[in-house]
Amino acid sequence: MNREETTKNRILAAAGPIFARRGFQQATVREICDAANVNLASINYYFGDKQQLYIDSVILAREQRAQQFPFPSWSDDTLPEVKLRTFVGMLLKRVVVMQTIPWQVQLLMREILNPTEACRQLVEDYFRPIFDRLLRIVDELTVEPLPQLRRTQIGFSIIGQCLNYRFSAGVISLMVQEDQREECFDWDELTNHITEFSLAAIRNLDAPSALDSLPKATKTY
Amino acid sequence: MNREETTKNRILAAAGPIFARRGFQQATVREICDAANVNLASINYYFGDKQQLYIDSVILAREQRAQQFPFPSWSDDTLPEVKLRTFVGMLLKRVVVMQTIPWQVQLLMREILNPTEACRQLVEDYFRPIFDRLLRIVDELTVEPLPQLRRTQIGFSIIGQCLNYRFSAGVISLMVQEDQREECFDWDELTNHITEFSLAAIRNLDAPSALDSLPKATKTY
DNA sequence: TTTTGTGTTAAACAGTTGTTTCATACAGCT
DNA sequence: AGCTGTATGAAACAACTGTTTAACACAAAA
Repeated sequence: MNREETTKNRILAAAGPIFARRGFQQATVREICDAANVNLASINYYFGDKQQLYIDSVILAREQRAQQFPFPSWSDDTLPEVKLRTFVGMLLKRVVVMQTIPWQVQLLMREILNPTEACRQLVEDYFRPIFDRLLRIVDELTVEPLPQLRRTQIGFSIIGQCLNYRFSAGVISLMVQEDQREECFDWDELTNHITEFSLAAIRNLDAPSALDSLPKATKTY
Repeated sequence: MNREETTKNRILAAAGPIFARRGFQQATVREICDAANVNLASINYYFGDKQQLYIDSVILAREQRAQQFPFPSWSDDTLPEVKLRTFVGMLLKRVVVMQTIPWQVQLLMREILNPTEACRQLVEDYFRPIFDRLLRIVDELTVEPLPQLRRTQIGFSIIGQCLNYRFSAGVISLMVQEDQREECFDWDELTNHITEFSLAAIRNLDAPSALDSLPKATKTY
């Protein structure tokens, strides 16, 4: 038998996208078996039960994802502004760009929004390196070293702008008019805006604000 | 009969938290009826079907939530900077509450992440007025009228920074060190940072950027 | 009193779910 | 050939789902 086209592999290949799209409970074993063109009993025969198939699917997604989309290596004289744009563009490409979200990302996102025990390892192995990389770019963009908290906050501000287009994608689609929907999710437009917005913010965070001259009582609402 | 303790109200009171905790599909009518101490047929009697009960629950959640943190009415001479801070602070208060997330927020977040039939109405009645209000503040902060797209993008940048602390709350908690966790989710700190970050960005979006002097090829990565 | 309308109840219904059963096919072996 | 272990197939199973039914309770109206 073709070692790559075993029944077990066909099930795994079919299960990942379906779990990603529908979630664990909503995905049915019949749906998966239909998609994999295997008998209904095969899942229980090879994986014991549905939950073990789900666990194996998450593991597979993480493995496949780990060896994709390596960050580019920049030359020493690359401007931090360019690095930030590259980072934002990469993040948006991985996470947002609408039509084609890899099922691996979908499945991992599911685990993140409903964190389980597996999520801790996911953060350490996958998200922290990315976030640290962003913070180092932020460091390059600022003249003086930032306080730890502010540094982190800036990082989340940038990440938040990107992720929002995925988390709130449904609402955003309903919010913008039909003819603006396409350019609203356009990768180039998004990358450009979020980069410019964040650069402008970082460059001027230390500049005197109109709020600074106001009494404290007004500021704290 | 006690007008406040009708069967219909008992169902609504029980359904909200259960839908919020388990989602639409996972929540069962039997579970809700048990919690409300009503007969199994009552949901269909009063609401027609399960989905209508869900829609009514979302509407109730939205009403209760908006009532809890109403928008302030500003005097004519209020600085737009102050208005933005108030807006951000209110949004964070409505959405980012660490320890115990109210079931109303849970339910609304579910609708954002996984829009159902209830979402369209939610957007029109709830999100759009809030978003328009934010955009009008942005207008006050800019001297020249903004292009439609950029105006919308700025709005989503601000909203995104706020919502990220809810959507990625689990990941953020794992990401920051134990001793920084509290101040990371501190309402005052968050309001301050996001307001300052956004103000700095808006004020300088039109200023010349380091990226503008770069060749297009470099910019588009 | 009889009738009518409104709630409530227990039971049944029809459909879907994950899982199990048992017969069968088939390759590799003695 | 006969035997054995692996793999597949169709059907059945048991539990659970949302929904419907029909009987019943009881107050207000006729």
